[in-house]
Amino acid sequence: MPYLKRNAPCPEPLDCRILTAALDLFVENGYHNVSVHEVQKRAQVSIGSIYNHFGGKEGIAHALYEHLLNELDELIDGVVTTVASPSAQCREIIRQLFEHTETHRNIIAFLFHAKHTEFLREETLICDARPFVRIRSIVADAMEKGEFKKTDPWVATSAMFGGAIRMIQLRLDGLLDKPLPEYFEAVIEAAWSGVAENSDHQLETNSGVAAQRATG
Amino acid sequence: MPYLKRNAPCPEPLDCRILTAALDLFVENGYHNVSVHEVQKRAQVSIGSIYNHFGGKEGIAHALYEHLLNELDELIDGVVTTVASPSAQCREIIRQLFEHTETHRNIIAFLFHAKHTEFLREETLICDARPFVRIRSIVADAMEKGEFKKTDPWVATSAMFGGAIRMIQLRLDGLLDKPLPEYFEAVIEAAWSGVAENSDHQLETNSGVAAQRATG
DNA sequence: GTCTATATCCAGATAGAC
DNA sequence: GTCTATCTGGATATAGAC
Repeated sequence: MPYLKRNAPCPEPLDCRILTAALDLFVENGYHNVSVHEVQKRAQVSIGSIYNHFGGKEGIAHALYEHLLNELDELIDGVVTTVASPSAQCREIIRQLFEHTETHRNIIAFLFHAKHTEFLREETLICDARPFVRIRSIVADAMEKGEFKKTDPWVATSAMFGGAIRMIQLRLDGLLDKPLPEYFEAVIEAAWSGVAENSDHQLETNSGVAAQRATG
Repeated sequence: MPYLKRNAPCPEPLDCRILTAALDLFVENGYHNVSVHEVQKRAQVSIGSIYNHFGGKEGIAHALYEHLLNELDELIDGVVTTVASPSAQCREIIRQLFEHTETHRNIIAFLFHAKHTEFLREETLICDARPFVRIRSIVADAMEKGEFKKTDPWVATSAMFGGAIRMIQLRLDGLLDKPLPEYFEAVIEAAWSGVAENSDHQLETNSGVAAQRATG
């Protein structure tokens, strides 16, 4: 299964087949337009197995959602531990999201493009999920440290990430011809101007970023 | 029916009841979680009438989509004719969207929050719909006139509107306590810094805006 | 044009053999 | 644990009276 990272191999190959098939179908057709039978067919698994493993269609969606949120959380972990300054962390998170949009399209589409509340009613809103809370705290950190100018945290986070998320959606919708990384510098520059403490101060490309880019 | 503007009264009161009921239900529960019977019940209309008028559930969604896109287009018309400079037009569009998010919540939610391709398969992608194309052309205009710095049009549009759209979504999801207009100036300031030609140049509040605000 | 009652279909879920 | 065959509910859509 093409998860965000490869360091956590799928525990059960059968679960894995089911989840990958479901992810692809959900993204292609939308959750409600996919039947359990289609998942079963594409995953080459019997319908009984699906109910044994996940308890039904919603169970699949739930497992998928949990899993991918975890992966996203680990991505942020990686950035936070390898990059020092909060503002550079923001930059690196966007860079990796852009990259993943090209390499693991459906994962990003499922996380950023789907309306999860329409099929996971009691699930916490994705904006309240852990990765997104952490991103907000990184932005708050950047404001405290004087890297971002002090303003409403919601406004700052939206200013820093709103443009990038918009670009991701446009790319997923097929409106951008070039791969996202080619827009990266321009997107960062615009976002940065909106949040930086003094507009002359350039966003430093943290050395940790360069190191990770070389090894990754 | 609480359309964006009141100057175009609903032609058929019965159609109107059906569409309003459908809009509310679609936004509250999601298109796929709403049955025709529920619409029928809330609109106080028989099922037969719904099929006579709209030909079914998808017909309702289609009519709704067309209608609300038109209203949005008229909103942009209003801005373009009353506000002179493209950059001030951007500002005013965002201001009005923020306002409408408070006063006509479900309309904005349906337009900005729903995944229309999941139930209107052959409909053009919303980013390709007329209002959004026009917004991009306004941004392009601003770049030509030297109000915005020249960069990729997609990046510029995302930078200008991405943060605002993000804020709208956060508000719709109930994460912002205060009404959107209270965040307006901060949102505009951040977006503006990202796209403006020279960062010192302040976005002028066009006189046309003030006039319209007084009369509207 | 509008309504009620009904038909048809298909999705999600289960039962029970293996 | 895995499979096939089956059940059931509820949705869309229609038929036909008024």
